[in-house]
Amino acid sequence: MKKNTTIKDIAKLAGVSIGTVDRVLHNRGRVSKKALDKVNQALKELEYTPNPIARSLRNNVVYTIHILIPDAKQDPYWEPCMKGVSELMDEFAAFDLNFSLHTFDPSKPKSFLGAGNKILGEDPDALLFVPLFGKESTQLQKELNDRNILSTTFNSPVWEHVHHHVGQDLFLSGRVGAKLVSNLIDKPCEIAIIHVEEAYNNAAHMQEKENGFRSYFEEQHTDFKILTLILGSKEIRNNFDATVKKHPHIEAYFITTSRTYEVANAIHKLGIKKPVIGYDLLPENVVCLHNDKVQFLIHQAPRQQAYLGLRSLVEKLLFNKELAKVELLPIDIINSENVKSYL
Amino acid sequence: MKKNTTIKDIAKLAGVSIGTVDRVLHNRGRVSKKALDKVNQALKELEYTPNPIARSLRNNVVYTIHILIPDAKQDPYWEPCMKGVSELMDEFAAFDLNFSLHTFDPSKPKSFLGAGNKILGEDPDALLFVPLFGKESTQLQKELNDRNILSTTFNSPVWEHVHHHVGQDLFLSGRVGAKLVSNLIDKPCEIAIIHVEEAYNNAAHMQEKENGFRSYFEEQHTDFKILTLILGSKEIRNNFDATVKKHPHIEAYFITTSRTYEVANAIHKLGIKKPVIGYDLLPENVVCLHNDKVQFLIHQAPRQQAYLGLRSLVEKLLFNKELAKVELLPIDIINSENVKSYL
DNA sequence: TAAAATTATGTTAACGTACACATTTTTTCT
DNA sequence: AGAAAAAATGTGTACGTTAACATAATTTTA
Repeated sequence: MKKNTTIKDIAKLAGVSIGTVDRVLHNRGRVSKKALDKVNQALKELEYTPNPIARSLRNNVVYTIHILIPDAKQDPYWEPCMKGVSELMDEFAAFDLNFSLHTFDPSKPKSFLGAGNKILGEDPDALLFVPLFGKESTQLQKELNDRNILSTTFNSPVWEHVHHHVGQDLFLSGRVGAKLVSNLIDKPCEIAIIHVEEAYNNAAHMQEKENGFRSYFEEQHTDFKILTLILGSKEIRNNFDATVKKHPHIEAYFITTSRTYEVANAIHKLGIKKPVIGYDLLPENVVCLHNDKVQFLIHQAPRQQAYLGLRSLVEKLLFNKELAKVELLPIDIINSENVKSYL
Repeated sequence: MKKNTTIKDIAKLAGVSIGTVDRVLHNRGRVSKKALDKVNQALKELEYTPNPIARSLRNNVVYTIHILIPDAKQDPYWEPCMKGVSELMDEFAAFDLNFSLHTFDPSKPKSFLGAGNKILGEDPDALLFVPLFGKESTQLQKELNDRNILSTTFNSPVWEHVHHHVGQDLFLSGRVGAKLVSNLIDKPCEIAIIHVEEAYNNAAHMQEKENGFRSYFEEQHTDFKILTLILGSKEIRNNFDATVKKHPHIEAYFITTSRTYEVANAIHKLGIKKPVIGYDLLPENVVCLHNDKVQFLIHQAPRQQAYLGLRSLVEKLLFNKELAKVELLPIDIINSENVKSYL
């Protein structure tokens, strides 16, 4: 029933003007010690919290927020990110926000750096980006930090200079995959981790997953043999029987990227029926789930990552909400049944 | 860079005063046809959207929001809901919102109805509640609708009179359980669905899950035998061997409630090692996950359900955000590894 | 046709915050 | 002491929306 206290209430209780209260609140000086004490006392007594709505109306500024993500045309994994971004834009359409969307070629670090520099040139208030390339991303992040530009990264692993990051624990993600595999096989046996090599290599990403995967089986103290294979897309499509011949005892496959369907289809074509576990809800992967060519997918929630990252930035700018350094999303396990509830 | 257009801009372009523009916007009459046309023209031309911040500052009202959920002391399942509720309260602490939390005894419909009536007597702006009891909930919901009180239900199944609901597709949830079971057994075999009978019986809940579960296996066209057992907590703890003796060929257990750990512990005590799949991340269940007494849990996300339900209400009141009739949350599959990322 | 009634339109104050500016009080210096 | 400088405090306005109120224009009525 009671309205929150305002700076007016504070002023009255402290016996000063709202101007003085305001100076205390933003400690911009020009306040006598006596007044300061009285105001602080009143502030404590009435448990004042500023009204974020009034504040943001007053501070009415047009913020410019840039978004830098890989081009979905070159890797459909990024499509949901676009969706997450536009979802957020719609949600905040009524605010004075200026969004500017940039994409880069995920196979070309230079493309990333070029877009990054262009954005810096436009004096942004905030930037959401995917730090796909270690060196270039560090460089960009440093510059952002130096120039005090708000930033959030997502999807790729966190590193030291990061200001705010939304993502998943990839090591744990690998362990989740391992546990799922262990549910589907008779132990001990031979298991393959397949890194699908792309035009670009998100090596840290894959490596973390592999480490997690291996750590799980090491803890089991049973005699598993875990192979790591690095294969190109073409190799998988046209020449997978060579791999199978070379390693005839593989009992399960763990694919560390969204290219899961390529492996699943390749082994299916060879008439092999072994568990396949992989990543991401690409339409091709979902089809494999329904065909039982893939038993489980691990969902990296790219839409949510982009949405939440952007949302954090917006709420920081508009309402001065605090940013946690790292926001870790849950690691979702998907099968043919619950997939529907995630789309 | 450009600020959103304001009602002032519209007024200038239309050659009228802001008062007239406002009257047009809220069509409260007293506007000549000529002025109306000019304003509508300007409105379209400048793509006006009202500034929600200014609006809610102006409309500055203290809203009273009530929350009615089962007492967590009597069923720990509801603990996360409390957490979700207080999380939201913190988040919106700076707004003029008055939250009022009520609990009821989940074994006593009268307790629900009593609390409901008390809330109605306090003339609330909105109510979030768990419609645990069909008849009583319908009655409450009708009254809310008649009196035009904003309301959201969560957790229990949706029914016709509902205004806004947050929950999961329980039929699908049963299917998810079935699929997980099918990954862990050699078919065909005998499977038990166990409904743990409580002081109260959320029958519709359990039945939906059972239906989903059975529908999956029916589609498989293989000879599964699916038993349905309704057992009391005490029966499970002290007398489970009788059940096992009666049904010696059960190869997997699907438990439809958060009491999963009771069954898991009971069969473990009897030295049986068969797959157990159940519901909810109660600490006892999580322990079972780590002990491998339970292979998978299905997460009903009570914290998120409460949080999202309440958030929808708050955003409707404060910012006039639209409410979808039903919000279905994803059905999360939990194993010993990813559980950490959900807590 | 002039007064009264009706309808259309404009003006202004408020929501709570923030800050520029004006005013008052205190301190410093000659 | 008295002027000047510095410090402290108060006042007013704007952010965009809303609605009560005031005023102006038009229509109705006697």
